[in-house]
Amino acid sequence: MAYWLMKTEPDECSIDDFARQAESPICWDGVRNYQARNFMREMKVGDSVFIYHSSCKAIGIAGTVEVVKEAYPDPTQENIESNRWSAVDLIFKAKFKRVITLNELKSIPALAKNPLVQKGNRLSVIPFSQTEWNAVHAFI
DNA sequence: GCCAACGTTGGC
DNA sequence: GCCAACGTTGGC
Repeated sequence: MAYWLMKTEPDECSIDDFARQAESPICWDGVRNYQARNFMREMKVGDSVFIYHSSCKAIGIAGTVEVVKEAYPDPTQENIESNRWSAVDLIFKAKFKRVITLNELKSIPALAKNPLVQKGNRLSVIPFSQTEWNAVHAFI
């Protein structure tokens, strides 16, 4: 059982999109970064994932989803035979009453070393320790 | 819209 | 293997 955070632009795929179809999983594809891809390949069914909204009005963690299908060839890649890129399937778990903002996340001591709050970091799939996960939940 | 920071590409 | 040029990310 592991914990993760995944960034998304809510225009593309938001926590509301997950909530709208809470019974059916969403294919998380289109990741084109090796470090992020490698983390996706480590994901196991049942892992918990924060959904982080970036490049929008309310930047921050908006809710949680869960891994329901482990890494498989990303259907959106050019040459699917190469299996260069991976996708996972995720299903809705919870939408927070309000977004936990980036400023709030920066104020959480347990997150000080997390790439999410470090300047210039562009990693879109980030592993969370249980301590970090719990520290975020304590904010809700 | 701006721009700093970062990752990738490709010539050498 | 180096590194300049380029494209993208993402906060502001």
